[in-house]
Amino acid sequence: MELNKIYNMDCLEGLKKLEDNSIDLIVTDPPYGMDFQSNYRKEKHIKIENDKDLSWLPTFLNQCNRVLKDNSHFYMCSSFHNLDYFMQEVKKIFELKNILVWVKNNTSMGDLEGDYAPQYEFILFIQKGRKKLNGTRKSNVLKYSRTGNKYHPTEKPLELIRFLLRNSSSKDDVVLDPFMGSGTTAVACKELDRKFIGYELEEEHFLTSEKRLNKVNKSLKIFT
Amino acid sequence: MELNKIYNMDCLEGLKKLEDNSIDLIVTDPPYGMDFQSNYRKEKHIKIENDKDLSWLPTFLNQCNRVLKDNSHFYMCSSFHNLDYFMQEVKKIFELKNILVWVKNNTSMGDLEGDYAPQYEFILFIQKGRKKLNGTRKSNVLKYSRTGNKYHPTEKPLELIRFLLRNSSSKDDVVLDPFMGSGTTAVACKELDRKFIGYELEEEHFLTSEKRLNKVNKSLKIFT
DNA sequence: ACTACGGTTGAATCCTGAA
DNA sequence: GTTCAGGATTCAACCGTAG
Repeated sequence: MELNKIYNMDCLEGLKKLEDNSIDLIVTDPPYGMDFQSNYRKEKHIKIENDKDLSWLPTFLNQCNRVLKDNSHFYMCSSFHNLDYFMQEVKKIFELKNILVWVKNNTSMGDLEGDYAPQYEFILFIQKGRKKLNGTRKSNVLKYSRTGNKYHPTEKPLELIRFLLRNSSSKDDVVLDPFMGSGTTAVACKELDRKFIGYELEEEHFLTSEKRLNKVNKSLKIFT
Repeated sequence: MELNKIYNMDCLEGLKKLEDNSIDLIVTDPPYGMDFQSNYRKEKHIKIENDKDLSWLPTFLNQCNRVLKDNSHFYMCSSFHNLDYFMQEVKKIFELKNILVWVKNNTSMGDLEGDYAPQYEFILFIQKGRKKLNGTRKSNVLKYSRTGNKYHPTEKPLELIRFLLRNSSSKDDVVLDPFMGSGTTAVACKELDRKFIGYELEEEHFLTSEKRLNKVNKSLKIFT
């Protein structure tokens, strides 16, 4: 498949078409299996279909393992709700090296009287073989504001994705994001001169990602 | 069993002697199942026996459920290493309401080149029935510095334990800590006028906890 | 029993208009 | 153009009630 392109298709189909040991790094933000749709922005975004279903996960992880090169990293976001299942399936195939905590600037809604307010998300830091991190040692607690434009209901900050790319890849490396969403990973790759490939099933988000990528073309790529 | 006392015994033995529905809140820091001992700690503290063994967990949780009153909270610390197992066993019996992240002021050791530096620990926030938290809404990210005095290798800050006690218990409530360690939970209870009961198998830690409790006697209990 | 829907905290950040 | 104050907005939910 062609590099530096996002395909409007299911990632399980797309993964099949990639060659063994062809990917340097995976960074992805899959559906968390929560059946989520926030009430106040109901009109803004389409609902994620079948989000409660996590049956895709084992097949997905096996494909990720196949396409990843030896001695590489793999970042996968998760909330705490199904973290136990995510961890167990990952541990069957990979080494679960760490769980990073992305601390947001503000809290979410939820149970207002009987629970603590959600202010973080997890990022599973997964290793195939053995690879060192670039640069100096960093904490596993990452603070990034949920700032900027809202292309996608669960969009991650560009700065956070750039941080992960810098730590675990080099110039011209091939980065895969099977759940591309609004294309944040692709944009960050373009900014940092990484090659990328990715899939997004929803046409609305797929079209958004193409628009965002075109904007990077025109910019100065100040982050290289 | 007598209240406001720590017993030098195995907690599985101790739990059996407690009556059904007699405890208002459980706050505890069990062995994480990592079989870890740093060189620094090796000189100062005894090794915890059978730390890799987590077979005690299901029985432990069943006993906790039995002794807890309806509509009560239960906090249990965990690292990420066996978090999946902790979560799954908890979910079989209780509602796993949230996972709190205790962010420390500094990072720990570990893999210096191939991993992010550990800077947090998890606290499973568990509910039996339905109970509201005291006071206004708080984040699930808790920032507390590690304590100055080191009575125990995995000692939690007094301030952190007081925070949990204030949120989930009231004056004269009975608080259980089955893994009392150096007695931090007992000390916090005494300061905040909660009743406590707890167990600690290691005689060295048990004796430390008695000394710490006597010191609180003499102090002014400024935190009530 | 189930489903659908309305209502809601508090704090960081963003926006807007005035000084 | 710049700063600042104050109002508006936003947030990978979950409870309770109505139907």
